Amino acid sequence: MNEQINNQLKHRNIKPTAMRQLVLQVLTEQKSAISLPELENKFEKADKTTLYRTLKTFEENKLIHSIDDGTGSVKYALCREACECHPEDLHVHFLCAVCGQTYCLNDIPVPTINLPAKFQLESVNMVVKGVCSNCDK
Amino acid sequence: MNEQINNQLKHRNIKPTAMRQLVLQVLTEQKSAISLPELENKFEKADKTTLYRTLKTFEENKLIHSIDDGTGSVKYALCREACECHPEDLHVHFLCAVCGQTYCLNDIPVPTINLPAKFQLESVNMVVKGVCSNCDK
DNA sequence: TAAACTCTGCAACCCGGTTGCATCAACTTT
DNA sequence: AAAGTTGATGCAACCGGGTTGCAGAGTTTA
Ligand SMILES: [Mn+2]
Ligand SMILES: [Mn+2]
Ligand SMILES: [Zn+2]
Ligand SMILES: [Zn+2]
Repeated sequence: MNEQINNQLKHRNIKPTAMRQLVLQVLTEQKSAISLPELENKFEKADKTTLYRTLKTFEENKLIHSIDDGTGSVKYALCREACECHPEDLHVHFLCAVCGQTYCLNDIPVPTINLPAKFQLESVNMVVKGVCSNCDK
Repeated sequence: MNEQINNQLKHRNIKPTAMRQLVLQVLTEQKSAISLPELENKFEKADKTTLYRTLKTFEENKLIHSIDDGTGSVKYALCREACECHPEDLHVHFLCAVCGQTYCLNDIPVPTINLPAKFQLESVNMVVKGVCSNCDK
């Protein structure tokens, strides 16, 4: 049993069930964000609902964050260790129009916006669409 | 028959059918973006498919643009007259977490992003979520 | 051990979006 | 004017991601 995985769960106050360990393992191996249907396909035999609720739990506890890239299915990616999903933690995401992969651009924070008067900001979703470096060659 | 409406359609090379005139009329009256299900409710008796295809036609011809604000239904709003939906025409959108309305912040262009090497930009979707000035009072 | 709570799996459902197809209206050609 | 062509409309059915209700299995607590 991977101790690292359990520590991550513990760090976010998530009980380390077998299912959750497996899901976190898959998420850790991803280079790009993954959707619920894609996650389903990673397992021989796993129930959609359980995976769904596992992702919800992970998200609520800020182990992962969700990304709506406009493709019709929400994708998920690991948060950084210190992430609290506050506005200052937010980064830009990139959707490749060729391969369909969605990447966290962790090094690119979401730019600050000057909203009109009396508009309060809670969060920002910024998705850049284009061609990724893999597909550009 | 509103001449203004017909001119707008003509300007975008869209044949001015009765249905299209009505839909454009509704879109013109909106202060915030509207979804297909919402548009359906604006009519006593109208077919979802026709409205769907009308919106698609409008979007293809850049009379309107679509906004995925993450609420699960895509919303639509009129483009400005000179808009060609190029990256330089893009603006920020605002989703109010209280009333659910989505507004075009036409005066706030989407900030420029410095992408990693070999990433090509095509378009950007930037949605700010928070509380709008109506709900803030 | 018994009770309380949590997690899991199955089925069914919801809803926005989309497609296929037949019909209808407008416009062209003869 | 009649026939042919094109595009718009309306209806039904479907698709897929997401979500809920509920029962049973597993785990924790007293
Ligand atoms: Mn991310
Ligand atoms: Mn807009
Ligand atoms: Zn790519
Ligand atoms: Zn509001």
